[in-house]
Amino acid sequence: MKAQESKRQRRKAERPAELLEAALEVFAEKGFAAARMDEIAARAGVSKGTAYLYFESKEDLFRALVQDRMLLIFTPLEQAFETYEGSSRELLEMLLARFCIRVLGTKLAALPRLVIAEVGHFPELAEFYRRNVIDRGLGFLSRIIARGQARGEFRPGNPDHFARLFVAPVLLSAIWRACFDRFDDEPFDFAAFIETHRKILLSGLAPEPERGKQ
Amino acid sequence: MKAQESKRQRRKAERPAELLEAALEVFAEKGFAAARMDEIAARAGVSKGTAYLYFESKEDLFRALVQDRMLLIFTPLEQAFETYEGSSRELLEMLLARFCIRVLGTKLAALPRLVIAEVGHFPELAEFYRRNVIDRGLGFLSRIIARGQARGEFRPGNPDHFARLFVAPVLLSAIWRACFDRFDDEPFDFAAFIETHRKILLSGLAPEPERGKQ
Amino acid sequence: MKAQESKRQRRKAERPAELLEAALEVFAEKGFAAARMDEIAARAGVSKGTAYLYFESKEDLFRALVQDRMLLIFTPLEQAFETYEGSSRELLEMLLARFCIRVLGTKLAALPRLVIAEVGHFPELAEFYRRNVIDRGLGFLSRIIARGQARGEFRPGNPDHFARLFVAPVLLSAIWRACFDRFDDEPFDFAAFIETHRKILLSGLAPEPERGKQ
Amino acid sequence: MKAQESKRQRRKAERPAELLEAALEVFAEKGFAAARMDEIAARAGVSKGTAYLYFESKEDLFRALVQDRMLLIFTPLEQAFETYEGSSRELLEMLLARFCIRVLGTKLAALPRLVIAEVGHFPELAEFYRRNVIDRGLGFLSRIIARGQARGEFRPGNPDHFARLFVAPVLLSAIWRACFDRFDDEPFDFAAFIETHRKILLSGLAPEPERGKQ
DNA sequence: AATGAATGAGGCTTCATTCAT
DNA sequence: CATGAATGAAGCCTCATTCAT
Repeated sequence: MKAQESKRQRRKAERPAELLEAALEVFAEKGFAAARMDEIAARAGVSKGTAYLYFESKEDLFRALVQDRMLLIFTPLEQAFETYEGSSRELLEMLLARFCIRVLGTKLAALPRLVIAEVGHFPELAEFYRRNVIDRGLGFLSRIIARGQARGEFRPGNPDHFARLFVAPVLLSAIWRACFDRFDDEPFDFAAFIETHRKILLSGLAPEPERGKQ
Repeated sequence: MKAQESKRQRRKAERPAELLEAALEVFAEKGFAAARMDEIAARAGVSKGTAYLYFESKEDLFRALVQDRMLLIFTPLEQAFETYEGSSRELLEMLLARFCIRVLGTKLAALPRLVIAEVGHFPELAEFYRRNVIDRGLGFLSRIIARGQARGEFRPGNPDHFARLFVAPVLLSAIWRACFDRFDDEPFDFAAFIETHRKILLSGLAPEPERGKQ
Repeated sequence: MKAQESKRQRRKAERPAELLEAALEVFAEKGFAAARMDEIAARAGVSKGTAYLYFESKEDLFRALVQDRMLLIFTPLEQAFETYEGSSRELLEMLLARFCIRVLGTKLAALPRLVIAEVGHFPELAEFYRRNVIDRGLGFLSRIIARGQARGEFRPGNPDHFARLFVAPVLLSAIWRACFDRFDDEPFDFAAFIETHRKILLSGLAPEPERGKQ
Repeated sequence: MKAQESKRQRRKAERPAELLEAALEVFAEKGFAAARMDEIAARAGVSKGTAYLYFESKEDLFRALVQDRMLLIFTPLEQAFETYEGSSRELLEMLLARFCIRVLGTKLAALPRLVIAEVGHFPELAEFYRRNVIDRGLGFLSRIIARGQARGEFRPGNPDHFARLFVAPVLLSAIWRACFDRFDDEPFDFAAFIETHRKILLSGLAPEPERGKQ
């Protein structure tokens, strides 16, 4: 009987994560409004009613999903590079590599599109995303770039703009994966594209005397 | 009697455009599923039933909107530069300027987000967009870049990748405008950002001996 | 100008009949609820608005149609045989022949089905039909049969029942034509069927000593 | 717990039949187009949404109703007389009696009118009815009549025509009940009418030497 | 804790009817 | 007289949410 109970307990503990996982799938495929609770519950292997035991509403489920996954991405990134002491250029290169692995290669690539799509429907969520993800991420990158400028690694200019230039091709890739990859026989080669991005951007960011060394 | 008739006729002739304009507004604010025909019709100054005199369904209205606006953007661009004979670098600079004026400064900036948001619900629309907008646009840019490479203006590399790097910050800007600008007191300065983009990208694209002249 | 006016007048005078004709067609094909005023008007060669100049509503049009056509059938029949003096058997035979020509061979064959279909929707119309068409027709037939019984031409029995037996196969034929004929390559041979009906019924109605002489 | 579950299960098992019963009532009263799902559901004691758990659409409900009821009528009839060995005349008499009890006396009498009324709106349904009900029924009767002719019980003639003559007064009765009975204080005496029909038809069908023995 | 049958508000769409021209 | 653009009430259907079991 204990075994059964603990099995139940384990099930109970896993339910929210299983539902979030299923929700990510379905939201990614259908968008918020078109996603049906029936299908999310079914993919999580439970009945519709059960989903409501863990999340108050479809909106609640959506919010929980976004917050959960976004923290999942940022926290380790920030922590890992908090104490970094090498060159800023290499820091950016490592971040780019990380991004490709942690986001573009997974279902998470669907999240930006999802948030973008539902801004109108979830202003509070958009604000949360703006504050906790974008501002946080761009701020993080800006500090790295400012550090590089101070060290003479990068040309002068608005660090926030540079940060956005750094992010833009990654965003484009995520959107491409989520939206348009399906129409090609072989998927777009993100790694090669991001590698090109790395070369061009770092070349463009280099201070005048050092340009051309990529 | 002619004046009377023509007044009616004029209304009739203007209805579709008025409805498309209203649809762009509402779709941009709410997304497809959450947009209500009632509201679209109301903003166009007509009743719900009238909208159905001009468009068979909400889907039809959506399709017409995307097609109409996309043709509006691309056709003049392609025609204007068909016979261009100056430097490729200047061509890209002019395109960038055009983009900012014709897209970022208008409600059209909402369209990319709109399409991105509704891919799941309208696979056919996504494919239409992929073929007629993205492939067309990227192909256009790729040809310009290849031309520049042949003339020794740009460094070697995959023109399609370069084209995407060219577009990415513009896309990010459009999304920013549509999604996150609302949370700031003063709007993001797209012109300055795109100007930074221009400098960095063209610097990064330059062949080795010429780098550093932006 | 007179010519034009009189032409107009002629048009005006013909409009109601043209609309009734079109209405018969469309109602016959679609039933009442599914018939659209648009289509009726179009088949009459006028616009929807014009139809409302002549009939207050779709219901009104329907009522006018039924009354008009029913009177068209019965009045000449009753008048023609008011002064008849021959045998009752021959009278029935002539009626049968008339029915086939005036009803089964024309679009009028659709009317019974039409009325039957819309009883629930138009109780008053059903009552009108009951009193003015059915009771009138069955009464007419009953009087003929009673006359025949008095003359020793027919066996005794409830004349109303005999009248209904007389009508039933005609009704069945009209319904068949309106509903099921479309599924056969060659149409059902009503003439032969009604001829069989004539033989069997008159044989069955004959008084005992005379049976078997058909 | 079993008792509880079985109670629910029993409800669920009974729902379709309850809905079909309610649908028969409402369709019979209003016709297809004018019947509202709200009312059908209400008469079945459930909400509109619940009806859609069991039937995909109003059309589906209508189809299910017709199929269900028609099978209910025909199957036992055919089976009961599969192994019959008595006289064909008695067989027809028994069929007539059955018809009156199983159809004319019940709500089923509304079905023929229903189908007739909706042919235009449901061509596929009409074809289904034509093949599975009419052809089946007339074929059944034709075989009986041909058997009687082979045994010398009936006069020669097209068995299909005879079958239709057999059915016509029954159809008339069903239509009468569904449409016009409501306007009389006391209902039409179907039993007497069908009894008259029996006498007259069998008398008319008899071969010459035997006529007059009804 | 889990289920899934039931609900009913909400939105798209149709079409009889009106009325300005 | 005639038109046809415009209306808006009405009805089918969906699906998030509830609750008895």
